Amino acid sequence: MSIARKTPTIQDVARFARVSTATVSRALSSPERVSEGTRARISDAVEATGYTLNQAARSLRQRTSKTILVGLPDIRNSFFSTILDAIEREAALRGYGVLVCNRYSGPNPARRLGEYFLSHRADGLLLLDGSLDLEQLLELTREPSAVPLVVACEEIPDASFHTVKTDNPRAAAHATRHLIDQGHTRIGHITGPAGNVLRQERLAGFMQAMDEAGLKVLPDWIFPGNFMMESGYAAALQYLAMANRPSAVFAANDETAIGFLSGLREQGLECPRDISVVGFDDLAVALHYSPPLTTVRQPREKLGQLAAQTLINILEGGVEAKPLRIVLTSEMIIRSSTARYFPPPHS
Amino acid sequence: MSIARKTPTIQDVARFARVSTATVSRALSSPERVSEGTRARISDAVEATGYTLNQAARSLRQRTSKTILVGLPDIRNSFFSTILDAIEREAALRGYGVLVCNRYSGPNPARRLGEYFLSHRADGLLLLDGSLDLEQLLELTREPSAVPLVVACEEIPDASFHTVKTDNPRAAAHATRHLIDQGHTRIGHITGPAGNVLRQERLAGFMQAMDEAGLKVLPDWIFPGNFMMESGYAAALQYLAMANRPSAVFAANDETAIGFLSGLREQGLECPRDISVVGFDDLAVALHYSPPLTTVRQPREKLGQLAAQTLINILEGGVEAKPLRIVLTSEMIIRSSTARYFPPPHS
DNA sequence: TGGCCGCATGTAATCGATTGCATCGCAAGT
DNA sequence: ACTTGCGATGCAATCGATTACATGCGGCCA
Repeated sequence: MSIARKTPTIQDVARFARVSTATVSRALSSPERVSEGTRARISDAVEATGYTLNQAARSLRQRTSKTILVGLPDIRNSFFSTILDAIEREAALRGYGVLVCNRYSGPNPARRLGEYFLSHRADGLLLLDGSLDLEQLLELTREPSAVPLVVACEEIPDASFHTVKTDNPRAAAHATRHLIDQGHTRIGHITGPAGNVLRQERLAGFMQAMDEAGLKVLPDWIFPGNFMMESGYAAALQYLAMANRPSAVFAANDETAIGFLSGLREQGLECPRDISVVGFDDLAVALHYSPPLTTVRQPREKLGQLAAQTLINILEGGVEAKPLRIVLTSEMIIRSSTARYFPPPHS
Repeated sequence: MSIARKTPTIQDVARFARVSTATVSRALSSPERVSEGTRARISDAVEATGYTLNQAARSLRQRTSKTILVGLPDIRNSFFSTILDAIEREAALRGYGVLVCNRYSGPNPARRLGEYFLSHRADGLLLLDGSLDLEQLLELTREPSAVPLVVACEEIPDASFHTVKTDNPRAAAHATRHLIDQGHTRIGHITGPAGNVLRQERLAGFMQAMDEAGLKVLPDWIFPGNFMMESGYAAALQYLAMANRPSAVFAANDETAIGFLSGLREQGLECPRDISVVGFDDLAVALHYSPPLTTVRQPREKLGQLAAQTLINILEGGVEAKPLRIVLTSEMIIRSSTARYFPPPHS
């Protein structure tokens, strides 16, 4: 029955309020430029017609889409999705939409991201990891796309991007020292994926702490991982096959730690009786795992919120003179997956 | 140094190829309408100028944004984020962008979603849960927003929406029967959040299976949950305080199951020795939990992919005559959190 | 009284792509 | 040879909002 009306335009509002579209536009975007009387008439007209802005038209004219693009390596990982949650909330608050681009793979990932800007679909990019290489990132920020960019989670050394991150090397060192303090001397590490900045930072923190304590790290004790449970599980198999096993392992994130523990348990090893394990991230499941995981809590919500704020500030306030570097501090959460080391009775 | 060139427009391409913009537009969107020679010249010109379409301009003219909106209740939950992952992949393949709207709360959530359409930012809506009530949903599909809608995960009975979902009642009944088959007779259930369709369906399946087996369900044995770990943990406390405890529990999802098990373990109860637990979803962690969780695997990737395909087909092919109902079947995954029931030696 | 200023508002160009209609040229049909 | 038809292309309107510039009006000052 209902006639399929088109959505009302600014013309309809103007006609209803008996003013020009220019005045309507002004009344909506800078009310102080319009006299009180007309302002009221226009606001009535908006009400009456049920007007909403056509964002496409505005975008075309203003070259602004009120949308940010979030690039993530893997949205299924709850570490990232929690950050995305915070970003979305903050963006919505400031009137921005959030486009997601997950696992930008293919021949030229930066190109895929860049196209969002060339086609004017997004105003700025929030990148949640550094799996793009520096070259590609730089290309993004150059003409013609010239993407306003904030990199979260990771920092690219010497590069001129705004970054919001946590202090990974320090936190990794802290986690490692926690194991050392408990008497462990043979400590291994399951790394993040190759080519990832986080991998470097956490590994570096680990190595530094070991070094400072005067402890050796055998090459065997560095297990390759990729932040996913399966890789932790694979590390467990490797671990079990070793002759001279570490008595503790610092995993680059909670998921890896969980996979690792699960692999060990299958073969009858128990944590923390037989081995101590520290994770990283403090996912929700860390608290509820068996054993509850000792881990490093990253302020993920804060991180996402700050990253979004930073990006939107840049978009609205123009270009910052020099790249901002915001570093949040993580917090060590000690639970039951780590315990004091007691040397086995020697034969 | 570099001059801040504007991004090239279709005018630039036209000038370069010495044709009109109309021809360029046609060459790009329906090449067969343009002669081979000019087509080649234009494609060279595109190459040379580095042209990319201005999506805002196209949106304005065509009243189409090539963007879909995904509404989710909680993106942090890896159940949803996995589906979103699949959606995003499928959408990208078909040239669509994905806007996310997480936890649409506030006074009028449907309004917030609807505004994306009124402002022409999205062409269609993919709703990943049914926490909106029917009234609000109906309002969305009416003029003036008239949103093409596909509801995933949940089905609203008697309503005329396209839906893609899994067979929850059946899967829930299946999970329950698995416990019954193992000799359990006193079986409890931790529900989903109030007002959620999934809660109803899984509860219904559970009740039906119990009923068919001639088993009673005490009111105490239905624990209120909300799909989050904390609620499972809370259920554990409730469970522990009970006199006549069930010997098995079917949790409405894996997260709840995990929280529940973690609460029990704190008090020294062990699974599956003291209790059998079945989850739902088969999250990655289910396999790596201790004990590995018996659960119901929902084809999440498939679900996301189908939902996205369905929506995009509708967007591109016009309106379907009658609402599509796609029901995927889930699969029971039996691991170690369930075991044969042995009655305790009676005193 | 005349000139000037500034506020409120209108007029019309503009953003970039699409598309209905017009035009042109060439080939085929009678 | 003249018309008809069709394929290829151009012209110009259009989508809806913004905004530079123009206009008109009232008040203020000299």
